[in-house]
Amino acid sequence: MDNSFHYQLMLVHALFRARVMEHLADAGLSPGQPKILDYLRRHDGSMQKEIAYACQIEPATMTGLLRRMEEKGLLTRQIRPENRRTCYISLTARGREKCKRVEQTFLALEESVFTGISAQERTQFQNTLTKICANMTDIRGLQ
Amino acid sequence: MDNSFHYQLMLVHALFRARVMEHLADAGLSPGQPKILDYLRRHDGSMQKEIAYACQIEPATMTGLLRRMEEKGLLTRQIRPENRRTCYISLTARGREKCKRVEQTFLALEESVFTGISAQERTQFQNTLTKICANMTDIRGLQ
DNA sequence: TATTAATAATTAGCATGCTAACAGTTTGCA
DNA sequence: TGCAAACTGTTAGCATGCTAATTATTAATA
Repeated sequence: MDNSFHYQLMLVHALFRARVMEHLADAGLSPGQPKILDYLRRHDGSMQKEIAYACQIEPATMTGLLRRMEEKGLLTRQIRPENRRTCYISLTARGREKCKRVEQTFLALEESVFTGISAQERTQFQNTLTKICANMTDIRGLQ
Repeated sequence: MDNSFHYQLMLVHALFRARVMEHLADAGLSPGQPKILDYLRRHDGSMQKEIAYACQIEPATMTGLLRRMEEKGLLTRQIRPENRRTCYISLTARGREKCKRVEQTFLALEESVFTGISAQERTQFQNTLTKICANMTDIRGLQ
């Protein structure tokens, strides 16, 4: 068993993603969609590039992702006359319904993930994770 | 800023992956290859399905990944007469060279990631992460 | 022994991720 | 004003991820 950070990060990410999709099996969502819905639940009406930055996904990847979600009736893409470059993304009623499912899924899985871990240990873990997030955003071409 | 586990997990994974590829920019490796090399460094001669399980990648995904790595001369895929279903994967000399680069990259990035985090806090973090890995492997279709 | 079941890898088809190159729009400045 | 630069999103082409179905081999069992 390898306890290195990079290996465990890869593992937890793959396992969590799989658990999310199991939990959402009957929701008719593909793997890239829950995170977008989760972001829009908190930031409805965002610009396309804001979602891309917040989720660390390339703008080119967002195009297809949002196109499929628009085709499914989960959201709308809107261009306003003030700035015809920018695309604003809003949830539809159907999209907001799916958001609830996604939120429940994330809440349920987060509880499962921390099973057998005390509140104090969990808080400490999440604090360190927040520091790591900040460190990762800073690192640029070390050495 | 969202401090939920699933959001930070997504973020750290995306950022770490990007940093790995920046660090390996001149190594001629594509994004899926470092983790395979890292596993083979520790488990040379594994069966194909062992790598898939250890890295939590579907066997069907491994096929193409290993084919491209074999074409690049990083490894060999060998079938033995004892069991003609099984495929054994071994690093070539060229593959072992790349492994060194990959190991250096992971070591350097892990240090950067824990910048400003004490040894005690880091140990605690990695212990909790190990517990989380175990929890995630256990969870199967909760609710 | 012959048939069935289980195992290991592959293929096909799709979604999602990337980079590089491009198009359209807006901004800034000569 | 007009041209260059910056900005936003898209397209094309590829790698990587999935599931479902298939092939080939081996094991199990009637």
